[in-house]
Amino acid sequence: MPRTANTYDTFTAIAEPKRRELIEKLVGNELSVNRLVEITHWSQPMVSKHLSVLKEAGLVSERKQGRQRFYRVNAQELQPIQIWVRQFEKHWNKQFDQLDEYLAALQNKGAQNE
Amino acid sequence: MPRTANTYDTFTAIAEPKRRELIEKLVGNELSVNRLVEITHWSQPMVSKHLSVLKEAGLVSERKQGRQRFYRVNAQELQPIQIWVRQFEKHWNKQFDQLDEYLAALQNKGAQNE
DNA sequence: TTTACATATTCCTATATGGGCATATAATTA
DNA sequence: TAATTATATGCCCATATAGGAATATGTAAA
Repeated sequence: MPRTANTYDTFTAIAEPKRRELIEKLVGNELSVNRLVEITHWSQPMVSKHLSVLKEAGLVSERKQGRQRFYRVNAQELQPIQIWVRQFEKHWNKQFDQLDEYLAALQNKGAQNE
Repeated sequence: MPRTANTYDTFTAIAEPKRRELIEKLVGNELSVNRLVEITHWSQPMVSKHLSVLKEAGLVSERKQGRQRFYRVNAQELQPIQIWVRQFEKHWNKQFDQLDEYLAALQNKGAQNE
């Protein structure tokens, strides 16, 4: 984003759909770049670049083996997101509860009119 | 982000720190724009613009009252994030478990050397 | 020591977008 | 109606960045 910090934090890193896709492919599977190219049908530089952003954000790590590089997800780096969102959980529950009450009220009204 | 969809989805909306801040101020509190300006010490257009992005993403709603507009958070719109991140929970737990095992092993080794 | 392979990087372009400033719009009050 | 208040919007600029093509780097194989 312009006029903002120029390093990738977790939130910006996962804002890009392709990067979320990479994370989904990589979780539990250590994969080489070429394997990711096969799976995604994206160009190799595109895969490498997105991986590099994810690496900068600490979301993935690499392991070199011969001429290949295997990437894996550092899942625990997603926890800050979880933690941030969790503080709003009670509020969306509240909203659903209110919706429930509202629907129940509607139901009652309907029953009265029958 | 360039060369990408030009509508704001939830993930991009919360990628911006200022917008997360607005959400935090607004959760549970319906606030007017001017109140947010006071609280944040940002310019009024800046507040309005970020609110407009949040509104476009469905994360906030407004209520008009006289010449004021009161904004509130639609917390349930954050649930997709929660759901997306949750699928990785078991993996970060796994990593911590492995760390635990590793530390336990270290501990044992230390004990043996004493 | 060439050649082939795997991956990263550089250069380029188009575009999205955050921030500042000025102004428009709309509602209220004098 | 004129002035004031509350908010949104338009314009401009600087910059970040996704994507594409070409190329560099590094490693293994022939």
